[in-house]
Amino acid sequence: MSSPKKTDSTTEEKIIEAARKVFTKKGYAATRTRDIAEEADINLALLNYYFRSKEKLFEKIMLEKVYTLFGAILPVLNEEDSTIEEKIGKIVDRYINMLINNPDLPIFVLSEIRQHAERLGTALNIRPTLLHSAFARQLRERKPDTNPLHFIMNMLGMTLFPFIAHPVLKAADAIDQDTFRTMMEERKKMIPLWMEALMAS
Amino acid sequence: MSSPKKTDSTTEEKIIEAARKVFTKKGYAATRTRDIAEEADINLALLNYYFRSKEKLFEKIMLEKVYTLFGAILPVLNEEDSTIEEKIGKIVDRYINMLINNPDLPIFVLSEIRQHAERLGTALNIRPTLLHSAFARQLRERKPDTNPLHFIMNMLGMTLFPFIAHPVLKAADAIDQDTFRTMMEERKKMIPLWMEALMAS
DNA sequence: GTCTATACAAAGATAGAC
DNA sequence: GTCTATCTTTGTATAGAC
Repeated sequence: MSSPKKTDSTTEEKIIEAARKVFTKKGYAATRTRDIAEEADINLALLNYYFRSKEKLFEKIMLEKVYTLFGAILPVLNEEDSTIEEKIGKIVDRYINMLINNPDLPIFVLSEIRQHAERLGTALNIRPTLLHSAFARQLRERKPDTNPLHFIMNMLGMTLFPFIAHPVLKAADAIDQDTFRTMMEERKKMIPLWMEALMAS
Repeated sequence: MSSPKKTDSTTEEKIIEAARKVFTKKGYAATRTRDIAEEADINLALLNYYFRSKEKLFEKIMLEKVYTLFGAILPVLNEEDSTIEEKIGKIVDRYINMLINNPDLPIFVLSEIRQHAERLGTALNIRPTLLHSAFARQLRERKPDTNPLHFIMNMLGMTLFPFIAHPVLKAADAIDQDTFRTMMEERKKMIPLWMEALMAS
């Protein structure tokens, strides 16, 4: 903002970008700060100059990723002026688009959060949204005898699980990149229809 | 079999049992051999005496876990003499029962398999089963225009995803143990019904 | 088979020059 | 801000006594 010296990719940003890549791919424990330094093409000492420690750098990335993962759904669940169908469409579409570009995200967040649960703590308070969101209310109005959490689990399971299972399928040579991509494009259209079938049942 | 010296929990078995626990909880990279030795209540040197290295021990556990995870589904998919509905019922029931006792299993296998894909390689050949199993054939007969893989993803997503998401919900204090357990018991009954709704749609 | 002591390597972090 | 060199800790693995 003030100094003309700042360019698009400052050293700090280069490190963060490298950390994003390495941490999400290998996880916290398997990542060496030397990996990050090499990926960022900077000296290892600089990493500790800008961020105090591996831990601090990780927290920055992790928080960002958690917000990315939940940011795709929480605001939509709270929308007051859209229908159930519109919310489902938005969530599925956003998630699949985002995950095609960040396929490691769910498995990274969901597996790292166990180990570092304390540090993130109540950074995100999900509970009120899950049970008292506009989406939950609308579902209860439509089907009073149904638990909204089941419905949300079904929607997220159908949407996220393929990305979580993908590495296994790939390792077993059971699916190639193009087929997977095509399949996820199909699911963008199908999941909303399937969710309607579930609501109608 | 031969020697009366062998008891139920030999040193070797104590190490394996400890390794199961620590590896599945913390993952390969975050696990220290000292953790395992301590958990097994044995001397650290013994770990290297029985198994040559951390790596070798891990491979043993990992292979076992992979078989456990896939063993709950692959044989059922290949059954020739049961209906689609019976297969769904069996798979959902087996998985949920097993995962209530091994909640860390899916996230462990699915996240570790990326890092160690090569070593497992084609240990399991999933592809033929996914696409040419009795289950896939039956599905195609029932709904010729449907891709069986979508259907399987939906079933597994609904069944496994809650266990994968659980640590996050717990960390965010969004669900307690009893509620989760009750919810999964409900899903044992509901998922088969939901899958029928999807087939009918 | 089991232990103690220790070697050896890897990885995080810092000191100090420029 | 950036580098080289180095300290320190941690963690895997082994040697050798019992």
